[in-house]
Amino acid sequence: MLQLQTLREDHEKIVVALKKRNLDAAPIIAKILELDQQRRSIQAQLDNTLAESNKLSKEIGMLFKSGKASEANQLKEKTSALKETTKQLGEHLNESAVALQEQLYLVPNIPHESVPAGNSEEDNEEIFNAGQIPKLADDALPHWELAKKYDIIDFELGVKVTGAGFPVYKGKGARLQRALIAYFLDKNTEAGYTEVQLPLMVNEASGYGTGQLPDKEGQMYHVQADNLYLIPTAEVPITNLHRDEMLSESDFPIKYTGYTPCFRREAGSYGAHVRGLNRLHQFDKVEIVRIEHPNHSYDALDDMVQHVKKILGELKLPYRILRLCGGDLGFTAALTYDFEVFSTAQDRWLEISSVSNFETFQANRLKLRFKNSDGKTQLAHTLNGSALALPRVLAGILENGQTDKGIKIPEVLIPYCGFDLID
RNA sequence: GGAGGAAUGGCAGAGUGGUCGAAUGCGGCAGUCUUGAAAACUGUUGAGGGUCACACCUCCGGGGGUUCGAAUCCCUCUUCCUCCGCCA
Repeated sequence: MLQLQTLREDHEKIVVALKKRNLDAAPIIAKILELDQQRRSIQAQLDNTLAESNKLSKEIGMLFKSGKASEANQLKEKTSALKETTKQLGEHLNESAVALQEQLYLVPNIPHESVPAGNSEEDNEEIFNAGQIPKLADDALPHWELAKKYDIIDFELGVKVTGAGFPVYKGKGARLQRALIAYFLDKNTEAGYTEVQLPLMVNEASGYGTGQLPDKEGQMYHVQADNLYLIPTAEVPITNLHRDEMLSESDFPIKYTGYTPCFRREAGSYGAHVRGLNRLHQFDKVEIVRIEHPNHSYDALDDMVQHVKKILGELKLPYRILRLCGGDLGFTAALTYDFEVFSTAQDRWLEISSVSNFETFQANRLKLRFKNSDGKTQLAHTLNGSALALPRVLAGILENGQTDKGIKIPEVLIPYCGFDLID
């Protein structure tokens, strides 16, 4: 959520910047400023009324103390009219504030200046490409065929137990998945991220804090009886660890990593692009999250990108990095780098990590602030990234590692797996 | 599940109807002293709204109520603590 103050001061610049998202924000911002004006005017009236009744109350108190009860009782009558006014103004103020809040929730984050213009993923800017795409044999199989051939992932069993998009990992498939989780967590903690284990369900306030609510309500599984949501990413519980906090500058940087399953309804997805591990309702992910001083958040973002590069380099997977264009940028992000691994057998790129700076967009909702060196309260910056999302990494390993003899495991994973070949 | 107790500023912790946005301590910031630092001393220091700046308004876990007036009384919800029961 953008700050009202920023909208008041820079609305013209913001409208220009949001054009990158192919959004004409002028009407909604005009509406917001109008509602803001309205709210302030009601607030001023209410404040004046309250000031008057506060004054009268004090006088009444004094009169009672000095024994002038009849004068006090006279004044009391004057306050009853004020009470009615206060009540009405309070209701108006509330309606006005709610209307304003609703509009504010509709405005996405302002794209960073480096974000390229564009409509769709076609317009994302490739900023890095890690070399050669391996040449596979003509009879190379996509990962879902490999999974079946070696009996390491069973999609049909998942359908029986739960439904489509909930695979069952078996044998070396399960072990490889566990190995990847442990390997990622080790790499992240080596890089200074504190490991956390988290609740897999969050309350409404947390959903609003990181921006999943109200914008993406339909994408989360909702446990109605308790009004809780299954997390779509560890970003939600991790970032909310610091909701409603006042930090000091010396607390920065704050760095966490956490492994969690992630749950996504993915309503409306179907077809070849969601086959196998490409898109699931439940998948595993290791996330990194940082809370940073605004002056350092873009250095932190670069640092996260370098970190993910290092991991992918060790896994020896063919990948590239994209800077997302305005049209593809998520609602809450100011700048996002996507990492994609090449699925050789499918002949397409699969997103395996998304690293973003949210600047103050989440912090504003989270009330995540710090005292700066001038002693002033300021919003912190939040960032997060996948390091990494498991299923597509697994797909990449299976497809790119297939040989006549079986699937070769990347060397760095062998100590974690206890085997070097799936056959 | 039953019975009690509690929730106050960055933190700890007073405050049981009016001059309380709130004592005190710690922490933070500024200064004195010092070559520098520490210690000591002095001052300052909650958040949000509002204003050109003041004024002013709101906030003592959340919501509702009583009252001219609520941190303080009542109802309700949430969370935490103690005891009993149950249980991985």
